[in-house]
Amino acid sequence: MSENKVTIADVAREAGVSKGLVSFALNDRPGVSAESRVRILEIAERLGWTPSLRARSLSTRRSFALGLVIARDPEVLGSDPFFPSFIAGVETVLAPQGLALVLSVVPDETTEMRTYRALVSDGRVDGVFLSDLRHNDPRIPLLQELGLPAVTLGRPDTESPFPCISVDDTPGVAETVRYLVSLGHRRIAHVAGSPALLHGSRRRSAFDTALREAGLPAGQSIETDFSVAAGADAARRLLTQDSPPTAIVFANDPMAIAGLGVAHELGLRVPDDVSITGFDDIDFTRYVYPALTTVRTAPSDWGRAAGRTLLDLMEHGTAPDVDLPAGRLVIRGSAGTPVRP
Amino acid sequence: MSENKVTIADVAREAGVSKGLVSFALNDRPGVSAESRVRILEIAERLGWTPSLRARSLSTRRSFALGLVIARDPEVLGSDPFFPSFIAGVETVLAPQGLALVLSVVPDETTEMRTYRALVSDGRVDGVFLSDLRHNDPRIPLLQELGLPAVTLGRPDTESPFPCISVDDTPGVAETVRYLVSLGHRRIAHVAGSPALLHGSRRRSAFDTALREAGLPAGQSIETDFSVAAGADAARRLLTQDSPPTAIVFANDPMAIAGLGVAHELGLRVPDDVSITGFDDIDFTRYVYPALTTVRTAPSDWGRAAGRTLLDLMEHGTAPDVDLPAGRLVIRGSAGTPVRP
DNA sequence: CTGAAAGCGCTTACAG
DNA sequence: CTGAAAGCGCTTACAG
Repeated sequence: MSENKVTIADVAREAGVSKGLVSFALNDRPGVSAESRVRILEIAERLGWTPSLRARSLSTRRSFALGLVIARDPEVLGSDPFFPSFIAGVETVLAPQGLALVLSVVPDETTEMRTYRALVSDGRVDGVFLSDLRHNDPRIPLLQELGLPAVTLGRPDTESPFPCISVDDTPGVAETVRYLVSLGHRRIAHVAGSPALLHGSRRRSAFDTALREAGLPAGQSIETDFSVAAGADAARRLLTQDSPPTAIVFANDPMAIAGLGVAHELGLRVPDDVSITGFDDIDFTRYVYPALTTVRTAPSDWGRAAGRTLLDLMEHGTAPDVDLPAGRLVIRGSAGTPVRP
Repeated sequence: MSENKVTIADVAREAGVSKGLVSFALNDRPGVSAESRVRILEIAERLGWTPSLRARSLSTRRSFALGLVIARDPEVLGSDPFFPSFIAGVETVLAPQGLALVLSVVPDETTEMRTYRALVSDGRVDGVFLSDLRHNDPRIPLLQELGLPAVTLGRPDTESPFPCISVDDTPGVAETVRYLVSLGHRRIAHVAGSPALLHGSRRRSAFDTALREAGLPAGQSIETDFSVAAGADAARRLLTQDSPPTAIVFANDPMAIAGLGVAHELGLRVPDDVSITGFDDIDFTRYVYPALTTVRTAPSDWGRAAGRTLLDLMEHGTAPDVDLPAGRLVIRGSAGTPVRP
């Protein structure tokens, strides 16, 4: 129990001033003479005083913590390094401010909504990061109703009072498709992410648009839940057809890696028989065989930007949206010229 | 700001009793007549009263939150689904108790130690989960000095006042080696994890022991930091030797998957030319090619057990150690009979 | 069984 | 610029 034994009262007594004045001095507020301020700070330092977060929380009605609630299927969560990187990025901005991150991992949407309510009813957090945006996302009106500041990771498809950090996935998908077309591919399929998630459906429509712009007929798309298992299933379906695609654009890397496995299992050579591309450039991509051609994104940059924006919002009541640079295609060995176009 | 508008004082006024009595009733403490209790609870319910965590925190000196600080390299963190699963397991026991999880991801050990100090000096958490145990782990004496309750994930190699949740990795490694030997392998190598981490060095000595028990000469071991990149490097070194091993036992799955990639890249067939095994049975293992033979562990069980034990400890001041069942070998296609033993 | 009061450790008007 | 006091919303001895 080495928790703050020394309180503001001790400092006040030692300095011969009131607790109020000490508080003012410590919080750098005007109305304290320079010499008093210096003396008070000195005494606080000497006494080893550190503020009681609990007392400050009670009187200021703030919790000095930010929240993140993740409602992904554990399987999808585990195979995708987005959140670890994102969180590491967030922490770089929270830690210096003495703010903590409260994390919830919940199994379903009902629990998720309940969790947000509990978070504000308990006054656990001063703001939250909203990730994995969905169509007509019910969390946005909920948070608005709860009066909880938030920043959304991605641009919502509905009216939103919250600033957003977004990155356009379109250029990365378009670049991927153009690259495949330039290699000679004409039958290109897409293993899409969850259509309920904005980034899932946006990557998909980017794919459709890119094909059209290349003058190709619409390609096959298979919807998944972004999981490795679903990616493998989709790849199997696509590749065991009569006239299989010569290239598959996967909406994320874990599914693409599963696709690589399926191709090998079916005795297909990558990229000779089928080219495979991913999205995100997770660490695995460099070490599978052939190494995965994919689009690089930077989750920790999202984390940093989101953290800064949320702080901004809480401090000033408003904060500008942030557009992160679009991901670029990283060319490796998993895509190449089709042997039988 | 829909935070508790109604306070205990409102309930007391409405019930015509003192705040103290309300508090006693709400906390189910003796010394309140049955009828008073019922009436008070009813009124609280009707008024929509919910306790103020901040006020309770200040007066009880508890934070109603548990902490987890992770000091892994972001790369290793991202490719390993241990923490997502572990955290999901932890949450299943914290959430029903109204406890929150405070998560810190820190870049190095210095920051890590500072983070623990800040956590208790701020009174952020009532206890912590200590993961990735190291040799002579400095966090154990630190937490002891700070008086912070903790549970360790794994059995420390030093005196520890904290209960531990552990699982013996030895049977899994031994089973793996015996299996490989039964297939006819004689030159078996190990790509070990970080020697600084207990589970890294324990898996390694289990490997050494297993070889010895099989009557085989000591095998090659290469130490890594558990990262995918290091796993790939190690595999490359092992497989490009004059007399390469016919089987490689990797200390975790991400490295094994990288090893699979390296083997393919070198033109080696798996398992004909080289057998590969992993550890943990992450989701990817089923979907790479060939599917990975590995040892199944259950991080979410760790999470549940750790959560329960930490609650126990905080409530009773003491809690028994928990031994989780050892992981079993899961046989898939990545290990087989060596073509040239 | 119940009430009145002090206390947790800060912040914040309000006077002067 | 400074002090004295009230308040944040609970819990907890202490009396009765």
